[in-house]
Order: sequence, then structure tokens, then C-alpha cells
Amino acid sequence: MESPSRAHRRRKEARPAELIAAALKLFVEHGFAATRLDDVASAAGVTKGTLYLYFDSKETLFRAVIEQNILPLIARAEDSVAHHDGTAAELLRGLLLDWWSLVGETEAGGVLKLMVTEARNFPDVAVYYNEAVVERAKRLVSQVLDLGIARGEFRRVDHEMAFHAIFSPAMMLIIWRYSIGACCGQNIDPAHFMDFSFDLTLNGLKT
Amino acid sequence: MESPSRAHRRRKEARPAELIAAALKLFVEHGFAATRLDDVASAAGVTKGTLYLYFDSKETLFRAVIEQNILPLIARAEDSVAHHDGTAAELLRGLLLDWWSLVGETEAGGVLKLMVTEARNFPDVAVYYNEAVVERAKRLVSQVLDLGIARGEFRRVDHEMAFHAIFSPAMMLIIWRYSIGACCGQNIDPAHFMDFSFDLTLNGLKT
DNA sequence: GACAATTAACTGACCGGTTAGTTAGTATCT
DNA sequence: AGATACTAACTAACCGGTCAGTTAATTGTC
Repeated sequence: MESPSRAHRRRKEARPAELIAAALKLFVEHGFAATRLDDVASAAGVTKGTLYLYFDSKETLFRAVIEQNILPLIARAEDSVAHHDGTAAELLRGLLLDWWSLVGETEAGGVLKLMVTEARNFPDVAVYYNEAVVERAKRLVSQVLDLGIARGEFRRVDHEMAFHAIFSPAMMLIIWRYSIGACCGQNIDPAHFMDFSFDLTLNGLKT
Repeated sequence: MESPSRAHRRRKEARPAELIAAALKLFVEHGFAATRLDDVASAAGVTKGTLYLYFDSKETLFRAVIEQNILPLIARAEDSVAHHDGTAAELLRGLLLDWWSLVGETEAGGVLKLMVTEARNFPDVAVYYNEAVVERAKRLVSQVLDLGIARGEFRRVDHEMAFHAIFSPAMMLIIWRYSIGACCGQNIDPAHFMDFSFDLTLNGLKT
């Protein structure tokens, strides 16, 4: 027996991350209000008292969950911009697939669903998310569209509209997976759907 | 005093609908768990005790909210099928715009967001919703796609994929409006966006 | 290397505010 | 007057947040 007795070892460094991971999972599953801190703590292998050593309140924990899970996303997005080679179409596909492998296929994808469900209860967090993620992505897509139009690949389109149209399928896929899809077995094959919907959109964008 | 007595008139017939409307609004805004029944009741102009005359529990009220708001939707969808005239493209556009004016532009649109946020807490309701709304819509779109393919208008496409691709923008628009969009002023012009995204998709579908 | 003395991560019982659900009583209708 | 739509005061349970106490690690002393 290596460590049943050591169930509660002292691991100050690891706790916050573990608590945040547990909180993300449960917040996404049940929503913020319906999630008990006792459950978050025990999912992270500690008790509620310990949770309060690291976070001031349930709300603070929520903010930490959002922040921790979008910070890497922001960082990664930035260097993805610079290296543009190939056609605008290829760049756009790369952008979308990068975003997918970063958001869609990781636990972090739940943050999107969480923001959608809790935006009205935490408007300031929603504004922060909008600026840190959505607006940034919008600017990225806008650049690619400009490039595509300049190269004669794309039609002149409303950038705002195009952005939403391009990301809608991927966002829908994520939200679906964490909500109704989780209850009704029939899940869409993500890779297949991403390919399909991107082709559809690209055809629409082409001159 | 003009009508403090009016405040509690006896209106057995009107109460359930009023309570359901108030509940929908608050459930969509704050989520199921974070909504107080006292608030639902007072939004409907009664007190909590009255609410319990018409609904057994908070959960029963939730189910009623979903059911009442998708029943008309189902009914309307059915007769929209039969009258197919014109091209498949026109039919598809009609289907989507009908759905939009029925779901997107009414209070009932909130049901979609509500189902997304609460699906995991009410899996059986989610399954019901999926069968009563999603699967039904899927079959409708499938018929139109078959028609379009038979007429040589559309490419041979995976119906499941195409369905999700077609409805993604509209669903995203609704979910957006009731969540992050509600916190960050910048709302998309629905009519414009629906036109834009449908054109994009249609281009992709065409032979 | 053993054995305090000290520090700090962690626990779990507890408190108080909140809210789903109940019920005794009031107002309105026929 | 009898029936019933409705109210408001009430209860019980639940859960966010606290804190006195426990236990694991570290340091210091011989």
C-alpha cells in the first residue's frame, strides 16, 4: 500500500490547479449555482476548508476557472497569427483547426459553455471573456479575410458577419457536446464535421 | 386606492400561462438553480403559495416551461413541410426563416438556451427536447436536401452534417443573444446575419 | 540519528442566511 | 353561506463560509 493513508498529503503547489480542474468539470456539468463546494473539494481530494485556503469565495473560484483556462488560449493564438504562408484559405483552415484542437478537444472547451450559461450572472466576466477571446479572434479572422480579398481568393464580405459564420459550427459543436449531446448518445464526429462545415463556408467565401 | 384589491383577483385560467412566462424569462436570465420561486411568483403578480396551487414543484414548473414553449413550435413545423413549391433552395430558406421568426424572434428562443444550460441537470427533458424538436427538424431538412439533390440543385452531401451546418449560425445567434451578447452591447443584426450565413451555406451546397 | 519545538497544510463540526415547500387563514366569487 | 383563489407567515433543509483543532512536514538541538 503506497498511499491510502496519504490521501491527504500536504501539496500546497498542486492544490489550486486541482481545485480549478474539479470546479471546471462540475460547473460545466451542473452550472455554477447548482454546484456544491463540498463536491468540488472532494473531487479534488480535499475538504471545503482547504478550498477556502486558496480561494476567497465561490465567485473567486469561478473567476479563477475562467481565467486559468483562457490564458493559455490567448497566448497560443498570438503566435499563430504571425506565421502566415500559403493561401488565405489554408491560413483560415489552419486557424480554425488550431482553435479546434486547442478548445474543442480539451477540457478547456467547457469554458465556452460555462461562459454562455453564466454570462448573465457574471456580466463583468462575460465582458472580459468577450474582449480577451472573442474580439481577439475576430481581429485575427479579419486579417485573414483582408489577405484573402487582397489576393483575389475571397469575395468582399462583411468581416463581422463572416467571423460569426465561420466559427458558428465549431462553437455549436462544443456547446452541443457539453449539453444536449451529453444526454442523447448520438454525437457528431468532430473532425468530419469540422471538415464538412469549413468546406461549405469556404465555398461560400470564394470569388 | 384604485386597485390594491385588483392585485389579487381570482383568475384561475390565466395564472399558469403567466407563471410559465415569468419562469421562462427568469430561468433563461439566471438559470434554473439561481432563480427563486418567490421572484417567479411576484413577476407573475402572485405569491409563492399560488404558484404551488398550479405546479407541484420547481422541477414540474421547469418541465412545463419547456413543454409549453415547444408545443406550438412542433405544430407549426408540421404544416410547413407539406407545402413545397419552388426550388429546394427557396424551400430551405423558407424553412430556416420560418424557424427564425418562430424561435429566434420570440421569447420562445430562450428555451434553446435554457435547454443547453440545464440539459445535464434534466437529462430526460433533454432527450424529450431532442426528439420533439431537433430530430424532427433534422428529418425536415433531410427531405429538402433529398429534393434538392434529386432536382440537381445540391451536391450529394451527408444529411446529418448538412443539417448541423445549416442551423449552426441561427442557433449560435440565439445562444449569443441570451448570454454573452446580453452583456456586451454589440449585437449582431439578426436579419442581416441570417441572410448572410444562409447565402454562404447555400453556395456551399450548390452543385 | 533521535527527539523535541515550531510551522503550516488540512480537517470537520458548526453557524447563519437563504429558499423550496407547507398551511392556516383571508378575500372574492356565485 | 359555501366554495375556492389567493396570501403570508411558517418550517426544514441545504449550503456558503468560518474556525478551533489535528496532523504532517521542517527546523533546531544534543
